[in-house]
Amino acid sequence: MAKMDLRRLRYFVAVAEERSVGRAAVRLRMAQPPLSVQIRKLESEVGTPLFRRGTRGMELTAAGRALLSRAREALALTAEGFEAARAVAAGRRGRLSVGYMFALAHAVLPRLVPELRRSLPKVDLEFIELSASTREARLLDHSVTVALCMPAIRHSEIEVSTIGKQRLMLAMPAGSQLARAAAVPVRKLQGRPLISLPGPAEDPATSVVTSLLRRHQVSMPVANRVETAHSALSLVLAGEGMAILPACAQLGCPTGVVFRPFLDADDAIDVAVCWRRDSLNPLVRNFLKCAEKVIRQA
Amino acid sequence: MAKMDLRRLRYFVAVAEERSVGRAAVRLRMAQPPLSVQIRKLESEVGTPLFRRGTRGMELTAAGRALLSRAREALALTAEGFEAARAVAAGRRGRLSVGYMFALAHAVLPRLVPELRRSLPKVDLEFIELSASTREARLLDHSVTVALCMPAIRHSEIEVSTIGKQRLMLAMPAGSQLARAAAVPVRKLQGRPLISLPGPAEDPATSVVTSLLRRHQVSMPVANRVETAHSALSLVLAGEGMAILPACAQLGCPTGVVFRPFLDADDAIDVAVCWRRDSLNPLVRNFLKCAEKVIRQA
DNA sequence: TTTTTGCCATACCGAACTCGTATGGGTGAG
DNA sequence: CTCACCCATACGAGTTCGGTATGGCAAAAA
Repeated sequence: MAKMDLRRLRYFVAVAEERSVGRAAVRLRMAQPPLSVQIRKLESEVGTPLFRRGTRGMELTAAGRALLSRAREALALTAEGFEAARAVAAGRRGRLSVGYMFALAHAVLPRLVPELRRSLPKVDLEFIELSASTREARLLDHSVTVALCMPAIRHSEIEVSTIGKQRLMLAMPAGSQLARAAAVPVRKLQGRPLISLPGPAEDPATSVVTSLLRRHQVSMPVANRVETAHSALSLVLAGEGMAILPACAQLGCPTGVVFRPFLDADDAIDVAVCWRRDSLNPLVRNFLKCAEKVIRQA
Repeated sequence: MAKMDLRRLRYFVAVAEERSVGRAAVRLRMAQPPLSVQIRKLESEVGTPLFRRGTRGMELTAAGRALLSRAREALALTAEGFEAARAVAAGRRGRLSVGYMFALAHAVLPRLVPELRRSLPKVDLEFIELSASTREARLLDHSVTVALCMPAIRHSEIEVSTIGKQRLMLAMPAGSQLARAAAVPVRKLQGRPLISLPGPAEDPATSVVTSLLRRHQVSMPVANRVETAHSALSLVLAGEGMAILPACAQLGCPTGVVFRPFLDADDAIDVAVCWRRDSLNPLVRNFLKCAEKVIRQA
């Protein structure tokens, strides 16, 4: 009574559709007698005939019809369940929270998002903007699964994959005297106020900038510390000083601010995908593939 | 791979809910090792781990969660399918088209319908009014499953169960002289025009009336032939004549028409449930029970 | 550290189930 | 009347399942 074997249901559906035990047996690649037996067992299990036997085959009874639709659904559901489990395990399905730094929003997301949707259509994507000072915490407390960072996070619990580089450029008001030339010598920055991103000296986000300045023996007083490249650009526009930012930041940059490369330096900052080392979410790997693909073709 | 045994799914759900093979085994009334084996078989069948094994029990993986909800649905669906098949076979579920003659509409339906809905809540009911001349055909061509008739249909393919009787009464205009008395002697009908229901002389619908008149040696000229008691009452109201109708017809009767019993006759007409003899719809039996119950308490 | 405890995994055996082959039986068609 | 068709039954072989006994591992207790 409490058998409810799916095999029986599959047999039942086949017989119902073929309206014949013999034909159903062919379809199921088995002999006719055992199929006949299984159908009768199912009927005794349910407690009522499911077919009317005629000389020309079998025909469903009303009770059989009532069972048929549900049997089909149950079969489809378990098949779907298996497939869903496989898809989740393979990272083709699930939920993925992507954190990103603002500076990358215009440079990467417009190409990355369509690519993700295309290659992982069943994945539920969520995008969260991260600030420089909270990105680690957001990864560690699981509020994002992966983070697009610039530069990479350094943390023992966090794994990093560098997917590209962005050259440092100088951002300044459009009217600035330095903006007249196509490229700026580093030494011309001497003494000018700097809008700086946060973090300790060890933080590579700023240390790339400081090492660039140190190498050219240039010092810039820190006029402001801000959280995001966006804020930095606002302050540049306000005339508070200049900022040294990755090239991609100019894509979201307000009019009135111009970017110039350095004449005598091509320092670059890493763009990286970061995720918890203990994350067993297979989506991370697939996300990485997409991100690399997008960066490569850029 | 193509096993998809429901037993495994049942085991899986139990383990997932108990978060422990041991406890699930207790719930399933089986030993722990075989359950452990079945879970591993399921995992190898799906192709991916469904649980994370800790020292404190088992915990679902994301893939396991994806499977769990569908497994539950599939189990519920097959159980429901079995139950539905049983319900259909027992006549507690399905579709039932009930035909009825107009004269019974007010007398029987208001009590029958609630009773049907109460005792057969999952049955899909449909009510169709039948006219005297088509009721047989509607039964035979399956457009109704059962018919509430008065009198019973006589046909070799149709089975009949008499559930009550209705006394014949005289319907006449309210101002009629015969209406002054509480009861009417049959002989007073002599020569008055009769509004007659259809059918050949053999038709019991009319033969009950003709036999009543013949017994009292009274003859009434047939003024009109109509299809339903409703039409007969309209013509009575219009002064076309009188009608001899079952008592229940007065419930739907327009003001201006009055019913009187006969002083010296208590002829009655059968109320019956009729259905195709070859109908294997078990709902018929349950319908009959309801109908008898309703009539009995009337 | 060592012991104990709790839980899952493996091994093996007896029982149940399923499937295939062979065969019977009932019903229309030729 | 025979043939053809289809479903039902019988029986033996192989597979699978469940129970018992036991191993192994890790966290909690001593």
